Amino acid sequence: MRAARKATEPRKLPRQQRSQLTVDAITQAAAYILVNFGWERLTTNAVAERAGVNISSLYQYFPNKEAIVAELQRRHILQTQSKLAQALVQLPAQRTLREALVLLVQAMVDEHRIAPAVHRAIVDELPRSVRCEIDNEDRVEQLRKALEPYARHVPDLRVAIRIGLVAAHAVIHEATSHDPAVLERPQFVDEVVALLYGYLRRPRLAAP
Amino acid sequence: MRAARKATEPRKLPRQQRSQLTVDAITQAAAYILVNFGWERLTTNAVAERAGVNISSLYQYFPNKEAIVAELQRRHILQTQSKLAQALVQLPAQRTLREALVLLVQAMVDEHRIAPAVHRAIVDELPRSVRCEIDNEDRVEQLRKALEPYARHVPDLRVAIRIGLVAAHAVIHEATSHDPAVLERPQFVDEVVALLYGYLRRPRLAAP
Amino acid sequence: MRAARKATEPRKLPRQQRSQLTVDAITQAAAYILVNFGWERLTTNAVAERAGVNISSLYQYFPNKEAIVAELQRRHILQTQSKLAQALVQLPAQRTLREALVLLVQAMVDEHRIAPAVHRAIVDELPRSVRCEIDNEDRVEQLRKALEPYARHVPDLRVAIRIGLVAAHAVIHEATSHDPAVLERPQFVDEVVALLYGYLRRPRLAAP
Amino acid sequence: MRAARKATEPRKLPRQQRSQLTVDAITQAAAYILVNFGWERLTTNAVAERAGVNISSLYQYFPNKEAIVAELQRRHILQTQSKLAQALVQLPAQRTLREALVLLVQAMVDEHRIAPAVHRAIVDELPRSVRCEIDNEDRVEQLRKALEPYARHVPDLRVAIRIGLVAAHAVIHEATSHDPAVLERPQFVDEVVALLYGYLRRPRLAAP
DNA sequence: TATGAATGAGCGTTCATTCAT
DNA sequence: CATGAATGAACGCTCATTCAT
Repeated sequence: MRAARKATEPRKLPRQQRSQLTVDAITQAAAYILVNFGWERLTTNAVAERAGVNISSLYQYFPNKEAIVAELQRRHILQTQSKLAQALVQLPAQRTLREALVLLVQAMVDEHRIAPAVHRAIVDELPRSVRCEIDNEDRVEQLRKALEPYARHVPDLRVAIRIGLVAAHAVIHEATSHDPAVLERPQFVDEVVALLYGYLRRPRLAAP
Repeated sequence: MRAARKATEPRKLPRQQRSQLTVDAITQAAAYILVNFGWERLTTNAVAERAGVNISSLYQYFPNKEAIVAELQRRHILQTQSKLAQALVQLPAQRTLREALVLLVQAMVDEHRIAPAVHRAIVDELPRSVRCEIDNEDRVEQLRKALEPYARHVPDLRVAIRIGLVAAHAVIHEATSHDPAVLERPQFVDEVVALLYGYLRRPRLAAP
Repeated sequence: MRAARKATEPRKLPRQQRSQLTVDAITQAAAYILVNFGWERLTTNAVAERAGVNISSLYQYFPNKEAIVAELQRRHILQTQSKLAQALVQLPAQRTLREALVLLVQAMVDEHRIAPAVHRAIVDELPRSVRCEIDNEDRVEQLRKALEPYARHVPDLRVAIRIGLVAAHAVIHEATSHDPAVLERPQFVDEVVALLYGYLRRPRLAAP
Repeated sequence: MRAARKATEPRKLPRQQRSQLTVDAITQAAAYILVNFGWERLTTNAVAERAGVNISSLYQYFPNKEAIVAELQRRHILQTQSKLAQALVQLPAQRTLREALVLLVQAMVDEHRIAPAVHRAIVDELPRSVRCEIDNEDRVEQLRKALEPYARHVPDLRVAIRIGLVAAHAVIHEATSHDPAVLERPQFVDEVVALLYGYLRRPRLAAP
């Protein structure tokens, strides 16, 4: 029933350097407008104008409006993903659950410090139909393996990890949106860690 | 820099039963379109057509498009709020933290079972500029008072409650969006309770 | 090619006193809106609202929007006409051309002092298609008779009177629009009289 | 209290010949509709349709409806102004007041012969809020200097010139509207000259 | 390849007027 | 009669996208 998602493959890859600049200008212009004026005012004409390129040039590199924000999201993800991936690699080397969680949470927070405004705009402004959801299952599996030794009394760890990720992300994202300065404070990381720590190393349920 | 929020006061109240039906038809049509096609395709013409009323009738009761979804949200909140309010009243009577949390989480889950699709649409589809954010501070304060006795080693309980609410809501909302059936399973409530329980009754931080 | 002028006969005569009040309220509301917001914003709904009557009541007394302003103009003309008519009666009694002209011009000026804003609105705001043009020919004939003795070297007095009326009216109207206070100054009347006096009692054209 | 005047700057200038044609077609279509159907029926859709261009093309060059008639007036004034300017230059060379006035009045009449229908439409149909008023003060000053030698018994020449201009314009305009053929007759110019001549070279006021 | 010009489809909104109670 | 409710027809304007140099 929902409108079919549009094809968002870039129309052609920019080969020459000049073209690369054009594409950059377009995505940056789109980011600017999205952040400052929202999705509703992100029109292709406005993007082209702000980017200083002709509207027809824009359509030479992007088949439609959605493709522009798809590219924007792709770039944003590329920029941010690495933090968490790096942390995942270092994870097995940690000695305690708490250390592991600190590493993870810090990575997630760092992610959000890169371009908080763009991040917020992507999450809050884009309608679902154009938002790229990241497939998390690989990560979930990696985390499950790494955290298994520490998890106690957790009936289904995979589920718990998904829940933990959602919760942690929501808290960090909320902070980013409302008061990005909070991300800099170490207590903030501590709180998120506390949330996850208690959840994974949970006490045995008292018998009824 | 963002566009100013539009006035969303209803233009005039329906007095006769006939017009009450009209207004109902409009909000329901809006809900239907929002749920099934998203904000982008929620046009006043489409709403009027689906509601089976003339576009001008729509504008007799709503000054603009935003006002329609404002009303929709108002009605949804009205339907929804009571669950949690009720739970808050019963809260002090609970004997243990776990009991208290079960009560709370169950209420939040129940909230989401009322009209999960509408709820999802409101949260996920509406651009921030038209979304009614609920002021939570009263609730936060109530919760703080009720949960104070149980909270251990929590440096700032008010902050912790805000974080807990965000986390719980995100988890429940995510479940609602992706698989509403999950809300029916008691294990789901248990998991969310576990998340909050461990967070509030957290172990003392080990000395470094 | 122009749109046919609409019928503007009042739909039914208000018999009862209450109805008379309704009609008054409507014309006054129309005048208010016309003066303060212009013809473009003179909508029947706005008139009804300002008049405090139901839109359907309005349509019981007026067949359409044009009829309202027609009535407004009729009333305005009724109020103002008398001044000039009175002057025309007194005209033959004047001894000199100048005295006659002073009488006339003063009457025209007085006309404009009655409701200058309404007058301006009627003349400046109403599109030609709804403006009631007054038929002047009777007046022209009366004036011709009265002024004949004084007119010298005027090839066609009837034409001259028409021209004089147009000129005098334009000057007075311009003053009314831009600076109504000017109407109060006796020098203003003198100037208009001078304009007409020189025109009617013109010197013989020098032979070529 | 009145609605603010809208911005009427053209949105972008046509660079290629093709678009120059488009803009011309638009203004001409607007003139046609204004002349034949009036301001009320001058809708942007109608203009675009008559011009044979897409409504969006219209909006590429004009930000709104008002801007179209602003351009129309600008063009009309450009076409028209020169006549009087030319006359003003030749004015000091005239030997007599009558010669000077003939020159002036003839120029004003010529002005009205250029596009009498458009002229009438602009003056009579446009609501005040979209009409470009020409600033006359420069002209008034020029005329004052040129006519000073001839003016007798005129208490305030500047005022007299303003009054004379208003009167002459009204008479010529009235003729243009009701019977443009009149403009061709030399007697018409003579009459208007007579009006002004007697006013400026007025006899001394008889002592009372 | 890049640019200026063009456009179909549609959106939010208003208004004069009529219907039904 | 008076009122609340309803409505068809349009209007001003925008936007994603394509055409033509």
